[in-house]
Amino acid sequence: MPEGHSVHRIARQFGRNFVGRAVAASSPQGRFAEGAAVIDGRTATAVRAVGKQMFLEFDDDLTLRVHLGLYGAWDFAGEILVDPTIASANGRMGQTNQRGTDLADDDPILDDAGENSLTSIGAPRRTRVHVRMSEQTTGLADDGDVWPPPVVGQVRLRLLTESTAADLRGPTACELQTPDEVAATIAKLGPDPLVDDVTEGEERFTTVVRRKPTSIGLLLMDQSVVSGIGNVYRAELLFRARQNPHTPGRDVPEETVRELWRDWVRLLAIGVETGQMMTMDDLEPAAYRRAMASRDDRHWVYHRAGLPCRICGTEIVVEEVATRKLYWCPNCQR
DNA sequence: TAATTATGACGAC
DNA sequence: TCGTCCTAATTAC
Repeated sequence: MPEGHSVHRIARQFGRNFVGRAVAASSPQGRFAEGAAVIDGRTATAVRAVGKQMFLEFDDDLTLRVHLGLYGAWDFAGEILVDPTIASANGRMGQTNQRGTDLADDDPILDDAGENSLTSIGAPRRTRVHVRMSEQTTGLADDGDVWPPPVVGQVRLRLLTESTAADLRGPTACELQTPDEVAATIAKLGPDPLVDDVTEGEERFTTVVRRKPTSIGLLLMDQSVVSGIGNVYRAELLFRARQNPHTPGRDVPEETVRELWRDWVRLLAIGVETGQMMTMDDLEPAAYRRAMASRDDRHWVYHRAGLPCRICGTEIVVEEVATRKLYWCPNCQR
């Protein structure tokens, strides 16, 4: 899934293309038919992301809560106004471009073939994103231009404005909430650097971590401790801090705990801006370009089991911890 | 064509 | 700790 940065990017896309507009909603797959019927015809009024969850608000205090889980995704199609705070418009928001190796492009791949963007001063950039043709299509040349675009696969929820489509598939959570329920959901979450004051966030995070016997590796993945970190950022943050993942939270030096939070603040901002999980930003420029050029070469430790540590050459190890893969360098991270 | 994999989280024991 | 849920792409056979 999309770790926190992608969810913030998706929320910004909704802010730019759906908030303030009437929305038609449907559940092509049928599994959210009731909810879609309730949303249908309402105007989107606001959107926010907290950690890995997005809250899209409609008229009359109706909120759609979406959590993409491990492989959920939003597909945008049609005319898309690009949020100026993110790097580019993308057809696919949320799910990675899975290539089976190292997955640095968590964000969405823009369909270059269908893109037709223009930029003018002071005006929003408009990008036309064509829907991929389904494999069953007959090959008619204009299939990609029909509106609304044909449904492909298991679409739990389709949201449509006059000109923009957003298809949701594979979410772990997709439900309607009242304001109280939204508040309760958010109250359970740890600080998110893009929602909470970063100084307060640092205090909350540090206080909680320094009280727990749980390993720091597990604590970073615990959304009630800190919001938005997933398996990739967890591994990379710990490496960057040269911190052993198995150390109990309360035994991690306070300065290291604070460093982890500040580094998350930094990486999240970069991730939201670029749409990529850039965790080697501190590399020298030449080496950095080389690393980014290769799909398999973009992280310090994530997905690098058996490969030599970039710093010391020791083999990166992978362990199964709480059903998730934990990658780390046993030499650098003592 | 089937098995495997994935950036997640929950509930039951 | 285990099973469960959600989907699609890639890899193995």
